[in-house]
Amino acid sequence: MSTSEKHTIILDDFIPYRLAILAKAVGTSLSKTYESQFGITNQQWRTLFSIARKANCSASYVVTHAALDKVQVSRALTGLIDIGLVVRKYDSLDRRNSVLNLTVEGWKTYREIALKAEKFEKKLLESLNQEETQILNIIVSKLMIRTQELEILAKK
Amino acid sequence: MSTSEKHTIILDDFIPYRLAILAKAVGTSLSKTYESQFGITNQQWRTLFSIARKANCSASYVVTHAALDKVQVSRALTGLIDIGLVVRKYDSLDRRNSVLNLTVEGWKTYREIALKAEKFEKKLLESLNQEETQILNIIVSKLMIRTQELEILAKK
DNA sequence: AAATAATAGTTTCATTTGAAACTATTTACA
DNA sequence: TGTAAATAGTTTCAAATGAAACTATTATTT
Repeated sequence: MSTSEKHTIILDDFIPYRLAILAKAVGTSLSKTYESQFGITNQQWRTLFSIARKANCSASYVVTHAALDKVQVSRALTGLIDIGLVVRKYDSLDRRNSVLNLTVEGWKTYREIALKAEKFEKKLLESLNQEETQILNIIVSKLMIRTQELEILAKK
Repeated sequence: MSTSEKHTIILDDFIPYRLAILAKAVGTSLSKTYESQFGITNQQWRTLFSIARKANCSASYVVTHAALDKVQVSRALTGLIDIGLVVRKYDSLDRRNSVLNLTVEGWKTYREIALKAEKFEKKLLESLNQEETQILNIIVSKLMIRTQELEILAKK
């Protein structure tokens, strides 16, 4: 057995690697459709979409809904408020909780980005047939759950 | 139509977002199986696997094969050479090209990590049936190609 | 042969990131 | 009621990142 045959893993066939490469490529491609035009980062984009989904939400809601940590959300909000897309108030009953909403300009930007994002997703999925798209969603869900299970097992 | 119904995209259903979340979760989970034990980063891990795949390769080979940029590979190599897992020589015919190989210790570490990585992948894919695993690979390939196509289209 | 361009890889520097420490407020309980 | 613990969010600081500038070597052109 020669040295070059010792390997057991071929990177190109290794699912975690394939997923990382794909997600990065897709994400980079998508971000090009809004970053330059709107001057918005991926984190701001996710934050914007979370607030659009649930008016009067708090930063904590964004944290769980947009899969960002609280530092990322804090910074994303600072930026979005600076450029006038989001307004922040504070809950009068519990002043620790912020109350977030999109401004008129925020809704406008949101709709424009949402439109671009939808188009992008549509174009991306044109490469798959209906069955494949369906199975993709099932697989992603299953793998998400499985990853969480493995995390829990590893901790024990 | 109320304000909260204006959205067209639900983040949790948006494929690029789902892929990003999944890839990050899987990657984080996997990295826990080797980072602490071997003190190796994701980039070093990929570099190690690339060299294992092709003895006497150059840094450029690693760049294309491991989907890293040249700065990342340069730094990964510095680290791997420091801890004695890789040896670097230079091609006598073209002294710009490095000639990379794993040391005995490098092969040992590689095999240990490869074993863990394989086990991890196996456990992850236990959540899918054979058909789903097969389709997943097809889908990932198709989406990779499609993303590249969209990139090219966008540039025009 | 000298000048120019190209290639391989490294270093620098400014930005991004995230863990940990921090502030502010509210809740629990002694 | 006052003290400790918990929660929401921000700031700090050290490490990771990546674009651009750089070094070293080889190839190409004039």
